[in-house]
Amino acid sequence: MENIEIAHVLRDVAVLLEIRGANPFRVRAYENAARTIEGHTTPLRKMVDDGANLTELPAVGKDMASHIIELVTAGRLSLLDELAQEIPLTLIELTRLPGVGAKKAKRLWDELGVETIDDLERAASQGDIARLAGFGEKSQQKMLSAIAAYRRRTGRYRLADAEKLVEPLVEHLRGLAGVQRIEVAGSYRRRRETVGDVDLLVIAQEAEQVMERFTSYQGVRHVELAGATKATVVLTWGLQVDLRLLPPESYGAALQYFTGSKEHNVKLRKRAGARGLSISEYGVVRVPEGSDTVDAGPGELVAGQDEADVYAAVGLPWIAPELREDRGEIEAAEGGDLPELITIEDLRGDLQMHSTWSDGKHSIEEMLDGCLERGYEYFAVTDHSKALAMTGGLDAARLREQWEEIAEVAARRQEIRILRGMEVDILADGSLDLEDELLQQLDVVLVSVHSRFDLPAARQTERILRAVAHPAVHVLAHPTGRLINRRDPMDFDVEEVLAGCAEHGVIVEHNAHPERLDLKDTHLMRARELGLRVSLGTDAHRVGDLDLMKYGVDQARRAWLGTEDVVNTYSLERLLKVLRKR
DNA sequence: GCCGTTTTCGGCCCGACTGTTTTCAGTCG
Repeated sequence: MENIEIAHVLRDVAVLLEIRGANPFRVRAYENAARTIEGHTTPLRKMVDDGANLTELPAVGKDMASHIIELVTAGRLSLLDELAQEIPLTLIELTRLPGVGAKKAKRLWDELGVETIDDLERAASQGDIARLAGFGEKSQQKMLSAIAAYRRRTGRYRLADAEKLVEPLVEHLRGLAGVQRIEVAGSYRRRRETVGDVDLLVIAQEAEQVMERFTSYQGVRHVELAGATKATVVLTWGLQVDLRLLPPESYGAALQYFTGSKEHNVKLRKRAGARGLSISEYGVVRVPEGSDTVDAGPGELVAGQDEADVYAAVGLPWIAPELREDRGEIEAAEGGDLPELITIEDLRGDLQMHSTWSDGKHSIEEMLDGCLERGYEYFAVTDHSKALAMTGGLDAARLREQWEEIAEVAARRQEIRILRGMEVDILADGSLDLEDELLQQLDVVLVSVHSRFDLPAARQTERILRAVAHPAVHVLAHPTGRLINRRDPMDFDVEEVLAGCAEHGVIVEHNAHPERLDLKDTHLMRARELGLRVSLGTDAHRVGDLDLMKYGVDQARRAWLGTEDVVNTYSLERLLKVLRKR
């Protein structure tokens, strides 16, 4: 069982305890433990195997430790089973609807017998919800639209979540002698923000052994099919993984084929057709003279072993998987205009992170050490402003105190430059949650929306436009406010806001946190077209989160961004010049 | 349920918004 699964179980327990009316701090203890575990890089199953002391992990005490051990060794948690005796597990899903928490879920169940989202939809359509004391017509309508939104996004997994399940599986297979190559294709390889199912491609000597090792993997919930060259298994949460064994001579063609996207491949095949060639997952074949169908049997094999050869066969350079969406990449490849994409090594700093001054878990100096380890030349401390009370957001007085600490740390640690920043809340009317006098003294001012996500589109647009027009603002952070698979983006005119940023020279953030990835790739592409600069920020709340940068880089690559587009690839000197220009 | 230390229990992120009320509970960030 992987860390992310353990965390998931503990979160389920938290919800059930809350429904049961448990002490709220007990509930939070489970949530806190889940957060720790999810962000922990060493697999807990390894720690358990090694007999490590789990209570040394933050938020993990005696009880959590024994829960973890039980989950790792038995694959289940008796506490969860007990709770499930009392409360239908499906209520957990109910609480994922915005506006429905534990209390309401319990009442809906107690008073209307609602156990599932389907039940709730039925009750709401019949008007049963509005009749309940404390509920009304509006609540009922909100629930219906929440259900509709929820339905729109099920079935896909956030890339980072899928990765946490798939990477250990790939490692498991790699451990087998005779496995020569193994690669994940599909949208996973294209680094899409979410993936449906996962395609594994393998070259190996002993087919049977590979299949056996795959289907008997500890994370497999059940085996869908297991043939000689193809097997399908289902992991936790229904994530489906297909494995294909391939002969070396067609590995490149298969990699190309299964990486997709479908649209990209269609265009590529059309191009092949025009050249008397045919591309399939087995290779590129010259169509025999006089043959009128494209798949008219065996022709001369022109390419197949390497992916680059497949592209070369149709007169193109290799195209990075992140670009393969038929968004102009084939045309660009033809004209020699493929962008030089940003890589993780290009980054020289991180422009959004939090410290213990607000809701971060590590001190400024600890974050500094983390940034040094990642080879950065600079980083911005961007704690929250006071409007975000729950995070301990800073008011003017505390911000000044923070500056003293920054100055003190900076004086001692001159190997890296600390930028004095803040993530300032955009208030409902578009004004900023910090006095101008202080804004002007910051090296980098991020602004972002954390409240009133539901304003009518026109007002929301106006609100954000007003904020980016403020002369002290440098960066519009996580512009749409979406949380992937959890909260839809705010309703506003993205195009107008991007235009506003362009007008005022405001940088747009691409928030690298895998739950946000905000702006999303297509909006990021648009930003680039408009000549906007982009800042990649992890929004780290602990040192380990600094590694989330790779997800930001993935999406930046999908948006065709290169180093010129991304300000935190610039030298410190150049970055400061850009920031001062505002 | 965890943490810290004050070795035995008290504190644990808090304020605003919403829809329903008519003074507030629930939810959210």
